[in-house]
Amino acid sequence: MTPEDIPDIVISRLPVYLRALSRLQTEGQEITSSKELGERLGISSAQIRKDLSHFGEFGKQGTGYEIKKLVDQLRRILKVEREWDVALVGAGAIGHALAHYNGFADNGFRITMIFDNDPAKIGTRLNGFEICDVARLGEQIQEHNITLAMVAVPAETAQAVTDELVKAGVRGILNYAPINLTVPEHVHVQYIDPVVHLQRITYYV
Amino acid sequence: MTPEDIPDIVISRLPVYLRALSRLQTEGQEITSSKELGERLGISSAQIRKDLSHFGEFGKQGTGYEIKKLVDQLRRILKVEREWDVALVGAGAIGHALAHYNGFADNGFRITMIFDNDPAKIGTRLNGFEICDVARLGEQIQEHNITLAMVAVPAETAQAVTDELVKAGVRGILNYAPINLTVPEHVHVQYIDPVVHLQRITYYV
DNA sequence: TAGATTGTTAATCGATTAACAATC
DNA sequence: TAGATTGTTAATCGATTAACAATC
Repeated sequence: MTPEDIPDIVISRLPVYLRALSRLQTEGQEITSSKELGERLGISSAQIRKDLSHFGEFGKQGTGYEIKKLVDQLRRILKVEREWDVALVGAGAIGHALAHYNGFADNGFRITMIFDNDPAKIGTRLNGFEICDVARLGEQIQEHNITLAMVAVPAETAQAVTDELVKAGVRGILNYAPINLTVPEHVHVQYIDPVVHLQRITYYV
Repeated sequence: MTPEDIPDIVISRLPVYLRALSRLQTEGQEITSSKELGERLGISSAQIRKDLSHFGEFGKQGTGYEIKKLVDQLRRILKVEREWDVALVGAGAIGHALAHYNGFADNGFRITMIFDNDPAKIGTRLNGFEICDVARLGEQIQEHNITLAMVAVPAETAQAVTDELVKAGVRGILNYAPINLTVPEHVHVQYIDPVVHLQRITYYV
């Protein structure tokens, strides 16, 4: 079963399963079932079993899943059993929050490079890392073989920054700018825009 | 066509259409087509037309859509033609970034209330608003009739904060804590967790 | 053995898309 | 009129779920 066979909607749920399982683990639980996990997440147990079945058999009839084992498997499937270096572009308020977010290190992501275009910020440090001139972005990213980046710049410059990142070899982008990015097929973009999420809420309120 | 008839997947795309149309507007364009919009967003033109058709007829054969008109309609559908007051719970790094984010005001969302549990922060100001004791959260939210909240507290306290918010009448929550929240049916939650998004990217990289 | 839960099948349900008449 | 694009229909495609044999 090659990656391209597995629906993206399935992939999108795996990190959510992983997060819930990790949480159960910190709560000291060792075994769970698709029923219990489904109830926690508001998802049917059948869907969880079906999703997991794309990748192998991880449970035991009558018992359920050993959480530690399933966590390890999901980490492997999502390729987060390793450490990922991430470049952060934009050292404004959002960049600042991202640079200080502990959740990254805990999950194998490490911001190792920060860029900005503000001369007042270039050369200063943010959470221990020196802020570099965005003009040297391509060169630096290539030199350190970075493949993941977070874009936290204004909408106006986000596409230009993205083009630079792609040219330098970045394969995955987490975009905080409120704009749709155009990228080649081999580059994967995820979007975080609180306004988009809030507008989806207000429809129902 | 009542709201509950319209698939949530359709609703989830409307804010993205709105964002792209607003952008076209700031670029000075007045007319667009489902083809053009679809190419910008990587979505088929048929899907855009189908999505919009749930709510009425907004285009003109042979011409396309008047952007200003379509923007107004989408704002009305999503209920963001009005101003929404939002409570922010948590004045850490993420709360700080949210409090300073200009994108909210530009789109009709106004953070009018900020809460934290840190005595060192309570009473100080963040972007002009006084940080209130989270112990008074329910009382304050009820008094000001707030229906939207952003949760930016650690995972450990997120569910307790949520329960308070719900009890006080909040109907929509944007959750930044890396945990699944349990809420009654009438409350709508959206999740923002950069780790979840990054893990979805690494699968493909 | 009795009870529980998996992995999988087949049926159901829902979303996307191709195609086109209508019409600007 | 010729060209373009909408809104909608029907077909296709894909995802979810109910059910159950297998089995711990």
